[in-house]
Amino acid sequence: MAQRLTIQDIAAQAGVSIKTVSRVFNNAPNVRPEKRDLVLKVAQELGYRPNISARQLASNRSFVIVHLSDNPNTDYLSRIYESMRGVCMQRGYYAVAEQLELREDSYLDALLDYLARFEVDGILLSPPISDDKAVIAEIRKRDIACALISPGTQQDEMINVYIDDAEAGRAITDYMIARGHKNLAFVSGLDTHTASMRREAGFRAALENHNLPKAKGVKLRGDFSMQSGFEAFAELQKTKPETTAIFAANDEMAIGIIIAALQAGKKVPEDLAVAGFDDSQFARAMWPSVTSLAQPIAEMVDLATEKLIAWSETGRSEQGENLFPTRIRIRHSCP
Amino acid sequence: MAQRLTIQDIAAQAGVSIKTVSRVFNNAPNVRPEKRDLVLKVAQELGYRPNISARQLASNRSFVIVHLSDNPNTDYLSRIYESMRGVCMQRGYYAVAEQLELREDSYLDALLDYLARFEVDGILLSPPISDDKAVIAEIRKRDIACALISPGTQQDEMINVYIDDAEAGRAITDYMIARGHKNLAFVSGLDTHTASMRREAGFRAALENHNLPKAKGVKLRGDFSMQSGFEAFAELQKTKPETTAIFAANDEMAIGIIIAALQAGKKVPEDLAVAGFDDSQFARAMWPSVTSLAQPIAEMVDLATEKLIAWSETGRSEQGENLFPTRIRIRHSCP
DNA sequence: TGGCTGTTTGACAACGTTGTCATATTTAAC
DNA sequence: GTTAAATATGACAACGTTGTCAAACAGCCA
Repeated sequence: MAQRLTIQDIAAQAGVSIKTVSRVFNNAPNVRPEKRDLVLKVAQELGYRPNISARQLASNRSFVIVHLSDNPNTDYLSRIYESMRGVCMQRGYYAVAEQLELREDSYLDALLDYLARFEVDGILLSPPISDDKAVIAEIRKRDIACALISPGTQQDEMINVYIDDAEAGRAITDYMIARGHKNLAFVSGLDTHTASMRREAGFRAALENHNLPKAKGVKLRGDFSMQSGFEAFAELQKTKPETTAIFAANDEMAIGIIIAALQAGKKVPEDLAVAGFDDSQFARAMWPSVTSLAQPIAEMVDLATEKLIAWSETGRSEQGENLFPTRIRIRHSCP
Repeated sequence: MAQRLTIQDIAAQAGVSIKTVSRVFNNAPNVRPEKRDLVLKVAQELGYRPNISARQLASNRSFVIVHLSDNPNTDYLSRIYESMRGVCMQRGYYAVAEQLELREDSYLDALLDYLARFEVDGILLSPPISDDKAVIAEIRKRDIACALISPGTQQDEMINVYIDDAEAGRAITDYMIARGHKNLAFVSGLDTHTASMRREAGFRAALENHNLPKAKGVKLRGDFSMQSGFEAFAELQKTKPETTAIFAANDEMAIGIIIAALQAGKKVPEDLAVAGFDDSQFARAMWPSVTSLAQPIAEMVDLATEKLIAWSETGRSEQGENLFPTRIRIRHSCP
């Protein structure tokens, strides 16, 4: 195998100084186009790759983007990490995933310790951390590039990518109503997740739009777990057995509801239609498969990561419209 | 915030040369204990952290451990990554996860490209990659530290961590037989996963031990997916409706079987007992929760990562007995 | 033409470690 | 005690980039 090539080799071969080669690889201004092309051509031919460690050391950058999460949903997290990794790989950045346990008192100390020990060029926050004031404040204080996925309140001068949860909730409820359902229920998630509240607002808005009295739309408290889906179904059987359609704030609860219904001898969707949120692997694999609202996570994270890298390289955050469209995936649980 | 400390500062403060400080931080031999302690104390007080980039550059190491996977099971992968990350964090290594799609023809090129572009100090392979001859050959050729999780055949001079799948399969089948079941079925996974075959061997061994005729133990082909669990149940209803207990090679299929049984109006476990393998989140969350075989993934990966790092630092792989014990988690689906 | 911009280029010193190798110091052996 | 061997220590040059700053060049105007 060939000896590792250095910038020297390329400079010599192209007949320019190493500094010029460096400029080309950093997209720095003030390089004559012919030279830029020549350098690129030579580098391509020889198969040169800049040495990350040397760049880190000399430029005092880390080329690390970290995804900070506190969410038990491995399906969701994997999809985020996967997208982030793709962009990072292409751009020559390291993609790292870290867990921050918000429920522990010391979570802020853990963050401070992490930031003291590791250098990072950009941070991606997913819910519920994307709503944590203290975490955001610390990041802002250090002036680190930061992107928020589905934050409850958008942060100025940070990158925000999100969907319209209220609109999505409205759309899926609309769909159920259009399918003839009149007695509906909404199962919420944890109230630390503002998205769940928005979905509920959409649910209520849909009821109003169709002139259904409030009593026709009942809300049950869940916590995003399958277990809370079981419980929600049980409670509903007691308090509102006439309900024919349930919209759960995530797929896991929707699946819990479906399983509980099957256990109780109900047919899904004939006796009870169920819709979830997230379009998770399991929702697709279930039987009946679960009608669910899909957010374009890959696109959201791709954009967030691109902007994060751009920000860390140019030193300035680029604002823009980062609202993403959602789609209802119609499946067997609510056809 | 304090200026970043360098090895210089510590050396000056402790009254030794920078080289001595370097030795201390690399656990190098030939440092007098008093000096070592002094340096450590000073470093501790001042809060010194070695600069990773500089170490990488000077020592030509990357401090990166990569987990290569090709497995759709995000629960399993997350658990592996989580453990690996913990050890890496503690040891000052980067934990990176990469996906290699074995079903694509170009997977080997993708690996070569990756290894050419990124420097890694150690590689962790999980099934089914831990059985891929070509991948293993390339890694061996480059003399990179490598650990295999549950390989079909153990590799000399590599780190192998594994459980006894046959024994585990035997144990869980034994348990079912002890609970009075006489008509049993085994649902296999993909035959690219040798572990599935071993579990089946254990299943058969248990039948023999209890003098149950072969006809009492039927095998069905699955592919680890929930869908194949549905299908297995349907087939079983047609061909062997007298079956009262099923052992599936993973939890996802077990869950598929349970859901299909519920749909068909059967009671689990009264009419049909089901056991899975992996002790996944979903198996625990299901209702009925799924009896499953738990492998100590965290311990396995912790050890593998520790040995990987030790290997990359000392230059030599440390052999040893890396067989881990399993446990049956008894839950509602097969009490 | 000369002078005054602005753009392009390169020499050289960082960056914070580790590797090499020569030198000092201790220990062990007689 | 002496001497040889083993152990500890440090000076200094890497490692492969980027930052700084000065020099060379090009374009423009009078």
